[in-house]
Amino acid sequence: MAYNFKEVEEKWQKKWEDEGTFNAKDDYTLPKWFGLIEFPYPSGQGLHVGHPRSYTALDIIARKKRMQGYNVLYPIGFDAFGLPAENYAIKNHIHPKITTEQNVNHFRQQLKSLGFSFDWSREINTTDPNYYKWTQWIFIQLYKKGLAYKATMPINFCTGCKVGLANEEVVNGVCERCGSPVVQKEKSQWMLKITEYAQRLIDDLDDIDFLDKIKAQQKNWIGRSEGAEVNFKIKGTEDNLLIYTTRPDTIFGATYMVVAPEHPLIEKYKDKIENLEEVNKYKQKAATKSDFERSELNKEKTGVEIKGLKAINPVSNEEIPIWISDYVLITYGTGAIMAVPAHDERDFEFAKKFNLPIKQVIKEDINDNKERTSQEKLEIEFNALFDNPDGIEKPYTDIENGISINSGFLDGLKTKDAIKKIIDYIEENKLGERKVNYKLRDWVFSRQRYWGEPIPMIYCEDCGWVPVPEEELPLKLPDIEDYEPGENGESPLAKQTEWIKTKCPHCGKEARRETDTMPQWAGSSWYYLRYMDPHNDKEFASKEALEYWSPVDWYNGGMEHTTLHLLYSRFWHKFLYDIGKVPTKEPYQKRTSHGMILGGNGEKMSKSKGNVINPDDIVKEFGADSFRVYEMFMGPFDQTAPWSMESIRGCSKFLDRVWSMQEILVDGDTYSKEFESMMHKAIKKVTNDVEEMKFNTCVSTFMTMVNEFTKAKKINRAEYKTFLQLLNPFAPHMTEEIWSRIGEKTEIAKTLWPSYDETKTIDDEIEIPVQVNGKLKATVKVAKDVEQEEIDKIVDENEVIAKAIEGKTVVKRIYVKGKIYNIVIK
RNA sequence: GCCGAUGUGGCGGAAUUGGCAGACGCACAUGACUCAAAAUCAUGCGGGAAACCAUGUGGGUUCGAGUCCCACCAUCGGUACCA
Repeated sequence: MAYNFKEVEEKWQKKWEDEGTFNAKDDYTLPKWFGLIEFPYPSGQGLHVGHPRSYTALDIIARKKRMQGYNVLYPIGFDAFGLPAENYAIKNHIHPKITTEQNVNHFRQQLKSLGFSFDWSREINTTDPNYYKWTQWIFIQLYKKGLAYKATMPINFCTGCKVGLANEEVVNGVCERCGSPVVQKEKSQWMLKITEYAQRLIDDLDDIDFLDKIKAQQKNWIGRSEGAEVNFKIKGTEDNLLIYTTRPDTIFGATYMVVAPEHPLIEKYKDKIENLEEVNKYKQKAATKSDFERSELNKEKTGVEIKGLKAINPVSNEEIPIWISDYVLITYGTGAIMAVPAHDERDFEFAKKFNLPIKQVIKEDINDNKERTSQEKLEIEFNALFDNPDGIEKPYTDIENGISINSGFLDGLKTKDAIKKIIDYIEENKLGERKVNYKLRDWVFSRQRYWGEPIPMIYCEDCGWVPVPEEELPLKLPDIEDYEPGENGESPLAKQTEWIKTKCPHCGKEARRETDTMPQWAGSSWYYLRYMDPHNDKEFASKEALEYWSPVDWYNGGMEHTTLHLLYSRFWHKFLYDIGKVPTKEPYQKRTSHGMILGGNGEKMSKSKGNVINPDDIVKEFGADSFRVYEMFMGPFDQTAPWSMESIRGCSKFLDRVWSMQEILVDGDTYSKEFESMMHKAIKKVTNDVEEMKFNTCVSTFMTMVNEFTKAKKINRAEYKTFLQLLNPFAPHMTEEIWSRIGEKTEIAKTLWPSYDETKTIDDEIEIPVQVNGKLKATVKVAKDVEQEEIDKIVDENEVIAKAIEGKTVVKRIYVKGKIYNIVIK
């Protein structure tokens, strides 16, 4: 009676589908649990073995939650707008709608073959007009609140995709998607003001349960820094040069200023600049460089002094030169800095190269609490004696242990206090103000592409930009045949003259439609909300559904989406919260991440390396259950793991042994004495480990149990039933089949999750390791609640121990109840 | 450089969070079954003859350290003239 996985898996999958076994209930009185995985982009390659790692993990949790009595929402959909479909269309002249549909069908069939307990009745697709109607609607709300605006600005332009990219999509100066170089290009783009939410995106992380590394990465990306903006007078004018610094305490050490090449100062004072030609030449050179070239490999500092212009240090009144250099970025802060070479590495490098003065204004505090050897103290004293900044070998940048010197009224203050005092001084004297800056940039939201949501905006010569009236949504993407980007990187839609022509909703005059489309991140920024009420045609979801299902209880996905999708959707959600459309501040209560699956050779799977594993092949050869169990067993869920064909065979073998246990089944309504504590321990372990995503140890627990039962050549009914219930979320098909074969009427998925009794997880008789001076010498068997006196006697009777302590003095005996016994001898 | 991980047998990895290091699986070896092979089952499997030695390296704390502390090294991921 060998196990026929093909037959069994098809049988149960059909039943689940016909009966909608896993559909969420609309009963809002039940306790709910909303588990979410990142919906896939339906690529032509089909499902990758990486997808099921995440899907199986949450499927296991979802199945367990159902058995624990929750009303579970575990939905699926397709994020189907995007470049690959469009590029394929350009090449093969097949409409992306067609390929997308084919791919979705393929994906759906693949996902079903893996037995995921998705609620298929709620399947969504971002390219469905009934879906993107609401994506467009959200955009219009953003526009109405001033959070969407059109701006002409240098954008990242991918030379391959011929499309503008968000900062997040540029990796090492090349396009994240196609690898082509990215250049700067001036283009009028729709922008979303994510920067307005920067602080809240940081602060609210405190209230949610994201992995620490995800929080850290988001905070890094947002890049908050505290400091001050300070005005430096430009000599001989009424004008000021406004700079941003995080170290205003070093202001007495500012020996020169630097402005970015694009800084307006140069244009404004071109008449005063003595070496304008030289300066302009430098500007031009900087302009032709891409961001990548500018930051490439810590290149040498370059720059030119702006002769004829001088700045006045507002606290010391010293006159200092102004330089132009591309190490200062126009996009951050004010595009200008005060340079303090003694206490900033970049300024130091620049000053060294151009022989600019270096003035030390911070020294290391040797009276702090830091432990130092006398040698180190001497060195510090010695260095201090030589107050010879030119001899400084490297700038002192430590913010914790510094003390101000040569800084007038700041002298003697610790860096932190000095910062406070100088900012107060700056503000009192109206020289500038406290200022927080973020690295986060606004989100470039326009794509000059076809296969995306049309941006629902109309341009009228008289009224400017006007949104498409909401009752006209969805603004459908027209069917076209020519997907090639237009002239100058215009959207293919720019060629659809009929579609473009429209009337201004405001004044009725002839007007034209926006031809750019939204980025792929748009549809995925709110999709979890649609799952709550996917067929609603009045709202994106009803208030009741939102109240009941929000927030997503557990969201699992890849680390690569931490600074893109995850940040964008938190931003949209917060906006929807602000306009009263969603009930929670945050979309996702908990976020975890899965590790990547590598090829058998330990390298990233890729076609060119020929190490790609196709899930279909695995399912065909071993079945979905083996595939699922293996993916959970292969290693810690959050870490990368190489694929191994040998190991999956081992998992398949394990399942065969589970199947074979039917042959050693004996009667019994309660656990046998022999296995009682093992059963309770196992229930406890699996119940807890699933919650902590330690799936690999769950599987090894199952294997150990099978070993025990097989060795005993028997398993009673009560034990088998519990075992099958625990295993069910991992191997749903086989466990259902055995369940019905042993005569159970209700499906296992509809049974109650087993419970355990804490007192029964402890054995009556335990083995205590006995150490001498911390080294293991023997083990003794004792009753679980044995007292010290008693165990002392038992240990003394042990021959090995007696030999080990023979002739030595026993200093101490340590017994940690139930754990260990240690004798300290001299 | 900065931020975040990780480092344990031939391999993937366990270790109740300070208490028997190597669970479980793979690979391998031997045996049973078989004419034979595969499958299956059984046994063994860090090093060392042993005392002992072993969790990236070197120190430390502790009765006791893979786990805690200090200083390094290596690998991976993120990020980078962000003032």
